[in-house]
Amino acid sequence: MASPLTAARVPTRRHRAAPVSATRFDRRLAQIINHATDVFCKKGYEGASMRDLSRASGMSLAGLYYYFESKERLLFLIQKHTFTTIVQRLKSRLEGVSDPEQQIRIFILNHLEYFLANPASMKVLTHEAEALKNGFASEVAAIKREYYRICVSLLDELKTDRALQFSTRIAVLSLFGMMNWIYTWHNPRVDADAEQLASEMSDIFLRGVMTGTRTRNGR
Amino acid sequence: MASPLTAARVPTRRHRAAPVSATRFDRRLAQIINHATDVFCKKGYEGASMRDLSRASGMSLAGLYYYFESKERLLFLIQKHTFTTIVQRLKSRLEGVSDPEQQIRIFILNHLEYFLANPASMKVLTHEAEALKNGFASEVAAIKREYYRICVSLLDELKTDRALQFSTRIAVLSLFGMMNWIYTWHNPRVDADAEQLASEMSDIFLRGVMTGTRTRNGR
DNA sequence: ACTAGATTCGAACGAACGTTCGAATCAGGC
DNA sequence: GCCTGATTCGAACGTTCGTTCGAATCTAGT
Repeated sequence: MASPLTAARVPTRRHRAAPVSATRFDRRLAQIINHATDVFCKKGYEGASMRDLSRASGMSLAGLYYYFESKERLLFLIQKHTFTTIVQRLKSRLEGVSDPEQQIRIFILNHLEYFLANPASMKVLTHEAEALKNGFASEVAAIKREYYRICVSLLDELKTDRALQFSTRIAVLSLFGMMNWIYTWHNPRVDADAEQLASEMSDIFLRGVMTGTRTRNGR
Repeated sequence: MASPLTAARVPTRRHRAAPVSATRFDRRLAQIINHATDVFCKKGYEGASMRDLSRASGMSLAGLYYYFESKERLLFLIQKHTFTTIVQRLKSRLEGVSDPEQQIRIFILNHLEYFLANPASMKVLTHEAEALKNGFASEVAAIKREYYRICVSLLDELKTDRALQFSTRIAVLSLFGMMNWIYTWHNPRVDADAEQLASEMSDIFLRGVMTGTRTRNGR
């Protein structure tokens, strides 16, 4: 639970990982995960073969299985690490901010900054959301639910604070749609950077949600 | 080009389709396409096997190849038919409406109505957008570009009409994100119908895009 | 009832899939 | 320099993949 990369494999039942080699193991696994993320991004989870991953990471097909026990678990490691990181960063950024509008702007900025800094990871996270099964799926779903609920609570705060009227569920899911859809169109050579994009999307979303139905206490 | 389902196969080079059997052929192909859409929706394009499609449509594996020459072409037929239909309906609905705000509301309503009436088709269209290659891909991309440009022109009209200031590109793509993301969360037993959803999303989007920077001619 | 083309199918093709196994190689503490 | 466990690999496993082929079966016009 501490480091999302450990526990990838309890390096076989016979021998436990010496503390020195555990570092080495984790560093190598992280490299493999990075290469695998690119491949999953390019070809999709189902479309990417273990042989593709082998080629991309420069390790033999059999060698990969020393680091993770199945292709599905590799995808799980990618998604869990990505999602955990983005939630972590969000929480630390939200600390000390109390204005709900500012909090939502931070939420959007955090999401888009991470998205554009790690486009492959985020595409694999959003586009392959249904690829995992059973235990793997539910563990990622739990993180997603936490992330979703943070956004809901920020919006609910805004709603009561400014006496607004809108469906929180639809607003939150519309916002996620705006942000996550980015992976289908963003071109770093053409489009603005995260800060600019976050500002424009925040404007559209916040105006959209705050205008019109204000009844008291408006700014 | 007339009917998107014809030309699925020029029923072999040896014999041309008699006009009577052409109808039969098309009807059967349409059934297969419907079943295949459900399977692609549930398991993804890469994850669905021809044997899955055979089972779902009640036709033998070999029998399917009488109706289309490859799995990829089948996906192409689904995407082309879906996209063509939605563009067609949009155009007919836009006729005679000249107010840009009303036009955008119609655009959103048309999109969401078709989305919720044909969720499997629309999920296959949006989620498998990168699955096709070369010729297949570019033909669908052409329809997508037309659809995109219609939305751009509506927004540009609104922008000059009301002297607004925003990035059309980001606004359009944010709108598509809001709308297309629906396939990841909409639950017909919980969520509102298309009309209600379209109304709420239109409110968020239009307020978001119209508020604040209005300099003259405001309503 | 016969026929010719439209439609369907069982069986098989070679290729690619995810995964496993045992042996070879490596690295670090003695 | 040796030994032990950590790491890597070639080769192969059985399964499933998309597609093909020729024969069988339907269907409709005569």
